[in-house]
Amino acid sequence: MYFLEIKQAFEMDILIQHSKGTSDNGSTTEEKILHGACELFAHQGFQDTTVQQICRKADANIASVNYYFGSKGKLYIAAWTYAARLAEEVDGPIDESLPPEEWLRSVVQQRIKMMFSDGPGGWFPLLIHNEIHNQSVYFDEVVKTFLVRVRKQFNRKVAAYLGPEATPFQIESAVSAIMGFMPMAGQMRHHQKLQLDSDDLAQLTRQTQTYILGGLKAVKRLIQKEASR
Amino acid sequence: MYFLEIKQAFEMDILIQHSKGTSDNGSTTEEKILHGACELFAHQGFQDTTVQQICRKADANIASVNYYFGSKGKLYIAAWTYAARLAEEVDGPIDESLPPEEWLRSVVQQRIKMMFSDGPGGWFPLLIHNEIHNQSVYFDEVVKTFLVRVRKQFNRKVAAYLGPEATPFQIESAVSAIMGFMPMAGQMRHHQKLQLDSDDLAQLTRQTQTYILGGLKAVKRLIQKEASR
DNA sequence: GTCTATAGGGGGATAGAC
DNA sequence: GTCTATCCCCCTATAGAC
Repeated sequence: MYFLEIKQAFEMDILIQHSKGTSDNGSTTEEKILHGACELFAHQGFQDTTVQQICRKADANIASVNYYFGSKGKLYIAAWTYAARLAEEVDGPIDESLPPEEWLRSVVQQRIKMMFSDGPGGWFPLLIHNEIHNQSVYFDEVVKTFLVRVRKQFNRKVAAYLGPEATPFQIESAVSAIMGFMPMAGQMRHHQKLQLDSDDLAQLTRQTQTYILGGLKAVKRLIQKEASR
Repeated sequence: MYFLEIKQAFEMDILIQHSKGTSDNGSTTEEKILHGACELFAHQGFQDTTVQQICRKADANIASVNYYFGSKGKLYIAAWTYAARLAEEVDGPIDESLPPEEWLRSVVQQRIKMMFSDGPGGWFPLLIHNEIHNQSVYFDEVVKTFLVRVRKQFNRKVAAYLGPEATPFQIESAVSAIMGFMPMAGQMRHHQKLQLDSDDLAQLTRQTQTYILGGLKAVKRLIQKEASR
């Protein structure tokens, strides 16, 4: 039963998070700063995070950010790289050769898992979420380095699914609609104080997968109908 | 043909925007400040908008914001009320008695129209967009005053569509997924520099409607299947 | 009502002692 | 490497002249 598989994956994830321990702050001051900064940037974004907060969390002096990283901005970029590595540790890359539907299912499950994991594995999607909706001066750099590749993957998979009749604009629109589920998950995580257990997450995942694939299928029918006129 | 109807609605809208003229800044200093502030808050959010910018745009002195509105925060609240009124002028409230599918179609069309209109009619959804993704200290107040009602409307319509088997959590998840199209539209508006004409907007609207209703239908089937086990 | 000048706070960054 | 003290900039808000 597919639902049970998803649920078990979430339960497994909880175990892994605990065994790794979220207190893996690193030992040196530099590591502690990077780790703490990453968490703060992920939850508050670049602007709302101050150097003071970072140093307080890392038990370091106010001047150490500039000593080790040169500036708050360079630390921010370093945090992105760090978060991307952590996210890959929790959940490796998804098999590119999967057919579009399966690939989308996997991506949805992985992202929801990341989003709702309280651990460092969830920081990367949170960074993305914050940067997209509250652009810093590093937006272009960050998009080019970390996001373009993912977006292109989405485009390829959706294009393959929709068929050759779909125009680039239609593909773009569809991808945007699909990726809308990520802020959605972020919203549910942030504002609804409800604590979701692995059952809820499995259901949320299943429903989101169903919604996305159902929507996409309808769009495909629409495109084909219009093309055959 | 439904597609043509949508397209004509967009063309009409462009005419209306032009006839009203976006230079309706008001005459008194107070009105000019309110109008300019509203536009800036809509495009940049509360934090990133400074009193200096507002006064520059309104051709007013730096001290006049506090003279007329007491503080930047009170001006922000006033701007929300103002934007809500402007949005209603462009597009009156949607008929509550419509069946869920038609209601959702109308909402999608209206929101996309608002989002992509460069005029004051689009400021309200932009304010929402910014406040949700970059909360100010006025978040709770603004949500209570302007947003709770809309969210509840969505909940009712979606609950009616999904049927009595749907749990509150399932309804919430579905509504969140649906409302994800709004940030999506915001993204397309902001980052893709492409200028969309009324044809593009009509197509975007149609595709988004199809996507949402297709997704919702699939979710309904899923819920009914699970309930009948 | 409108203006200038300034207070008061907070942020990032750096010099220089240890 | 770590710390304190300080600089400089930008923000909001207000006092007081006109």
